[in-house]
Amino acid sequence: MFVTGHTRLGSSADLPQGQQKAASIRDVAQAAGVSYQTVSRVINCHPNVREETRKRVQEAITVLGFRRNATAFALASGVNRSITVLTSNTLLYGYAATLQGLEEASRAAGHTLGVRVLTPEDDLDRTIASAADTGGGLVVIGFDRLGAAALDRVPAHVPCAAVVEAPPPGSSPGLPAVWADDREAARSATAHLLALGHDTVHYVAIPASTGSRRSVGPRAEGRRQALESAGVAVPEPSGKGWDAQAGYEAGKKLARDPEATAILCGNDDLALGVLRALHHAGRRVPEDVSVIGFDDAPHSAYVTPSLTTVRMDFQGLGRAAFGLLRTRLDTGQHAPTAPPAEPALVLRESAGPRRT
Amino acid sequence: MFVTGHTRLGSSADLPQGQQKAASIRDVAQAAGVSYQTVSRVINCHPNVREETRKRVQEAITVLGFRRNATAFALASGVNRSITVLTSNTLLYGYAATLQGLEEASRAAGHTLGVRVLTPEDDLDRTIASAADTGGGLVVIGFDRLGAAALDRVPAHVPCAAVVEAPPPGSSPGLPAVWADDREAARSATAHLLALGHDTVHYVAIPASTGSRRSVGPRAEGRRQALESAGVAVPEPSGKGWDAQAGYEAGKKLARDPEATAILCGNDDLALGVLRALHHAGRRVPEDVSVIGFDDAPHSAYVTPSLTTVRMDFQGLGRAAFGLLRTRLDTGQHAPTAPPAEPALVLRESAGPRRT
DNA sequence: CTGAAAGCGCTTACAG
DNA sequence: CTGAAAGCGCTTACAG
Repeated sequence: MFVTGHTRLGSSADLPQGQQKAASIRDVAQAAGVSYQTVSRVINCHPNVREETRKRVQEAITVLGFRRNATAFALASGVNRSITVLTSNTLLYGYAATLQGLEEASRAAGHTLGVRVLTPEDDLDRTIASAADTGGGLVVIGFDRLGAAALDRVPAHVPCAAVVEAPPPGSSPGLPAVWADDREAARSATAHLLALGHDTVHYVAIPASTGSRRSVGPRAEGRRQALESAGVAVPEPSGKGWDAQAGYEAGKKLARDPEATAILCGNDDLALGVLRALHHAGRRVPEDVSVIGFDDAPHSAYVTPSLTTVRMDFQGLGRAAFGLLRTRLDTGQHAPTAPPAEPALVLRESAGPRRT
Repeated sequence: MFVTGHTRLGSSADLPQGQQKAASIRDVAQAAGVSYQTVSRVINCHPNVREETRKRVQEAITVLGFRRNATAFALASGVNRSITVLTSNTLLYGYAATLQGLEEASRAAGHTLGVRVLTPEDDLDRTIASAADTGGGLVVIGFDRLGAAALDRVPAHVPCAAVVEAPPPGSSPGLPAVWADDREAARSATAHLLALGHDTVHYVAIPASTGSRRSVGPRAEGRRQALESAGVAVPEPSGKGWDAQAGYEAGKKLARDPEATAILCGNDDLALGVLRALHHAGRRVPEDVSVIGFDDAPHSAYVTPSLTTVRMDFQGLGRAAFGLLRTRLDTGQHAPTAPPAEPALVLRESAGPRRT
């Protein structure tokens, strides 16, 4: 029988449990025999403080275990170094890696990072407002419909940056945003498959991030363009989801089509599902069918056959988005954020020359 | 050529760019012709307000687009509904899923969730202090050495809950913590392999979370116990890392040992690496070697062979940890958190009867 | 039901 | 170099 437990861990620091109120700058001032303004000066490293009084105050601070109240500081100074990211997902590789880049960058800059997951049940305006109320600024991950919808509703006056799937249609000014060139990447992956001798390339799509129009997303678009400029047929995309299960469903159908010898997938999870469906159908990869994924998730190099895919620099995207938000927040200049790495096709085992 | 870009997205809300200060409670009061205390009453849904004045205030609020300043509220009321989680990782499945459970629970409870990644370079005391300064409370993920070390340094007076790999040695009171019974799960997985006819079970370990002592972690411990009570040999564990690469390295050595017909892995990523190494060595799974993973990451069901593994309820662990912190924060009672699901062996293709 | 006062813990000018 | 004042935007008693 399995057991799941919980208890209280032993704590090495057996401080007074007295729950006494934390020391304030007035307490420190009294202990040091100065005014509390002077205490404020030393904790803010103000230059005009006599060395001896500084020492005295410093000592009182350590004795009392004083810690400046962050909330009071924020209110009085107007400085709020906290940002919150709005995202519909935290587990899928692209999102998680972007989040990681965001966290890394904000930590390096001394900002605090909050995460708020968006759900279909959310009143987006309300959610955005309450996130904005928190202070510092927002960054929204607009990879999907929900994220993109949130993006559209961010009021112009709240500091916000976005990481999106594709550049906005017009060149309208507005929210600062970052993206990778998914379209070109898909074009390149498709061209690779074509060069391998395949008649055309099927596509198992990730859900579109834009509800409106015929827009199917840059990855689908890139494949289409590559096929069209090669003058070959453009099979209808399939796929209805983000995960391996969705890939499996799409793959089952594709596996029945003997003409389908090359399949590009909207992400690596889908590709895994496709691989699995192909396996179940008795079709070998890459001998019978070639498969290319997208994103280069950590495990993609270790599955068998290892997955040929497009490496995406999500972390870099996250870092860049933070950089954008940061310059929007304070007009001061910082070292410019390094640009994300460009998407790159990673050749592995799952794609090869057409043999049938 | 790939291009990565960034620009400003068009924003539907073309509000006045005037960057004018947000309306305060006094602005609202003036607009409504009441005192600001009254405004405070209506935004706090205080019952004693005449319906008509309430309406008047409400209208002024919407007209001015008033939003209560969260920082000021926190300072004045002493209420701080924000928690921050300390973790050394956000990308590995176990961590990411725990994080997800934490986010979900805190969102449901109306708390804000911050994430601070721990690095080896951190001055843990400093990091903890600054996280604690943020307000609400801490939850630390103690799956690894860094997290466990942080846990040890959390001062007794800061509200904190932990999710850990194993119950603390003594029954010392201290930090509230949650864990799953990894040891029993490993025992069960090992027994399964033994029942399949394997002479013994090798183990590719995840890094230990405790630096001290011979303690190798509950998963390693569970396997050892199962082997010992079966009276079979206990091969030395291998593995030096968390990812597929580490699994691959360990797997390469194990693949050379013809006696190694059953391998338990500390997590699914390691198992993937082992599978890959076995494949490269020409050893079939499960015909020649059986492999069992741990955690049941999302893709484990879709690789080939699909991975027999132990499903862990990390999300439930995260939710439970939040519940613990919450009751520590306010003594008030809430609906008790549902206990996490118990670890469960998931039978798939990678483990089978010994055949050689 | 509503207003005037005091205070949350700090910072920012302003005086000495 | 250091202290007294005013204020950040709100809430919590206290009066009416």
